[in-house]
Amino acid sequence: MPTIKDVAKLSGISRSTVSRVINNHPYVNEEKRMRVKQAMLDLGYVPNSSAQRLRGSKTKTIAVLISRIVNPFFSGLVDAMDTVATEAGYKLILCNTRGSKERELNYLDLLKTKQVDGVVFASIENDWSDIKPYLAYGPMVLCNEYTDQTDIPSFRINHFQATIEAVTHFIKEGRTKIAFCRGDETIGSNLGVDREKGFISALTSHHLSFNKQWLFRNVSSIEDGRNVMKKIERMTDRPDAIFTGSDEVATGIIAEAKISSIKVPKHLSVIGFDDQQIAGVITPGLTTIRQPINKLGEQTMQHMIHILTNRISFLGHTEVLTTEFIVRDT
Amino acid sequence: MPTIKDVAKLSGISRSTVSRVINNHPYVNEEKRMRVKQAMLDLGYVPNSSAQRLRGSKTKTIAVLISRIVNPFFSGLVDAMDTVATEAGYKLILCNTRGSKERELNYLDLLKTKQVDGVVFASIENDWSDIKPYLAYGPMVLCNEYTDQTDIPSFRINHFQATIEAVTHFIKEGRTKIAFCRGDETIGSNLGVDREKGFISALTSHHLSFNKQWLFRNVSSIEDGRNVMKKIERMTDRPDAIFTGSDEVATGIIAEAKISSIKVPKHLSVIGFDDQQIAGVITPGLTTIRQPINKLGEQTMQHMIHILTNRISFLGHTEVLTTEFIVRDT
DNA sequence: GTGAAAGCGCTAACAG
DNA sequence: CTGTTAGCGCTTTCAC
Repeated sequence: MPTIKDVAKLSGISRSTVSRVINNHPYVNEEKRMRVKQAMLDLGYVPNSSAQRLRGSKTKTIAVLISRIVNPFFSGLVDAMDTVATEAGYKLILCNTRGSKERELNYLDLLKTKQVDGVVFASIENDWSDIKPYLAYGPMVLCNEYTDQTDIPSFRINHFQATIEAVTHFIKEGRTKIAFCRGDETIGSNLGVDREKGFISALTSHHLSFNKQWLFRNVSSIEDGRNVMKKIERMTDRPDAIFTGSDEVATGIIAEAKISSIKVPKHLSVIGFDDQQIAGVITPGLTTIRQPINKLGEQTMQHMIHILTNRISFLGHTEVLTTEFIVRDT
Repeated sequence: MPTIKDVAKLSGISRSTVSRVINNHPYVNEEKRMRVKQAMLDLGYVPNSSAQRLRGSKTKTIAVLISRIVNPFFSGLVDAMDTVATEAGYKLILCNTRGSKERELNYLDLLKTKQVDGVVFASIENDWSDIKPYLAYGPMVLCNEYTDQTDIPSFRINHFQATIEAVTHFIKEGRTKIAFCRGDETIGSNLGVDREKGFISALTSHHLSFNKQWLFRNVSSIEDGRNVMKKIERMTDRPDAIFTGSDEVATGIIAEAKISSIKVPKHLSVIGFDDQQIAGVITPGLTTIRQPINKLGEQTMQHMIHILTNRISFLGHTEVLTTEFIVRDT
């Protein structure tokens, strides 16, 4: 591997000037610049990024924390982030925490050891007080998740409002026995809490009460949805509508309903969350809340890059994007 | 940020010994080891990875090239690879080439500039002759894709055989007018070529000929599938079966069929590829070829890590995993 | 404009 | 077992 020294030797020009050429420094004689470039080409020289990092301590790399990439919500988010990052010359390190606090902390060490310039949280596992100390090592931005324990930048939708809208839709359709699914309990985040608040709020304002039996915890996959449906089938007092919290869960419920006596939407009305591709292709078509996934990912990454480019130590910012209620058949 | 020097000073022990402690070197006095560890804790010391890289030149990072992470086939693959990589202490850089040769080459530069220890190709855009030179900078492994221009390690299924199986199934069901979809044309890969060969081979051995009108090129998304269906609807001589090459395309065809006069499977039989989750939840259930995505990803990454761990400069290996034909309703 | 020289933080001989 | 020392490849003052 040729080094800057070899280029200097071959071109007969000092290392410092070669370095200037590499970094597009303005004050370099045009003729020498050419000679250096030619030497680099002849040798197949590429600057060693570890050395550059050691000197300058910027990595042009960003860590993106998600719970799991197979979840289409996250892969959509990552895809959008990647587009913006690549455009700006940044690379992404994929951090699948898989719901583990420990793994999340390990990934945060990337910031500490200067392997990434910043961290984007699209999912969050630890309590904010455990994450906060890492802010000393570099910037962080929240996407989708949020917490009121800090004013760290965050890009998200209003989960409280979106849930009210969905539940109100059920009520307007004449449903009164409404079930509710929530995902994994996460300490550091308000997302689940807000949805639950919205749910209760919508019920209350229509003088409906909530049957605790119809609360399903820790459901997030298609398989989980199938299991929810099996449980409902066994109930004597069954709900007539269900807020699923994700299109995957809704899909599982609908798929299971096909081999069950409970029919969707006749006996059970279903609302998903996200408006994934699957919502539009299953039968019956899934009514759902569309999140602007692309915008969410893009704006988050733009903000992170803005912070990094301008070396801003802290820039609070909260962006609440709007959702769209998509009515289909369920 | 504290450095190794600070730790040495605080503990009153030399830098080399501190370094030995960091690297779990065997011959260090237990008492000193403790003193060093305490000092590291007190200072909140973490080794600067850029410096470590510059010295040792290993990054514990692997680049994974895919065309796009939103494609569930790729996110499944990446998920499996990530599990193995994390286990072995490696990180993954996500490289969405989005079908661009240029971007692929840019990602390969990560190997040249020593930002990654190796590269896994799960999709491939450039001709092998353009990729080959990069082998000088580090190991590469192929997953799913393959080429006969080299004996680089590759983990894949037999696309030729799988396609024959699918087409033979159609023929046994009495279908004779069989259409064929292929994805993006990629120069460096045999995958598409082998499927096409398998298709022709199956037809020929049953004395069927192939109508060129029923060949669809560059189809890979749900949307593409819908368009294929629209085209079929306009034909006067319509196929009665279609090999789609992906569950996404098949899903698009089935969704579009619901608002069309052509019914699946009555008028048109459909076979997907991969056996994604979606195949089991749409109606009618999609008949498809199951690829062992997890195994594919895991074995590929295991092999890469094996090469890296043992500093093997070259280790050819071809693993052909078996597929499973899943018969549902279409 | 350009070169010499001083490190960035770490590891790995090499003596002791 | 442990400390001294010499760089890894690059950038950046600071003189000229």
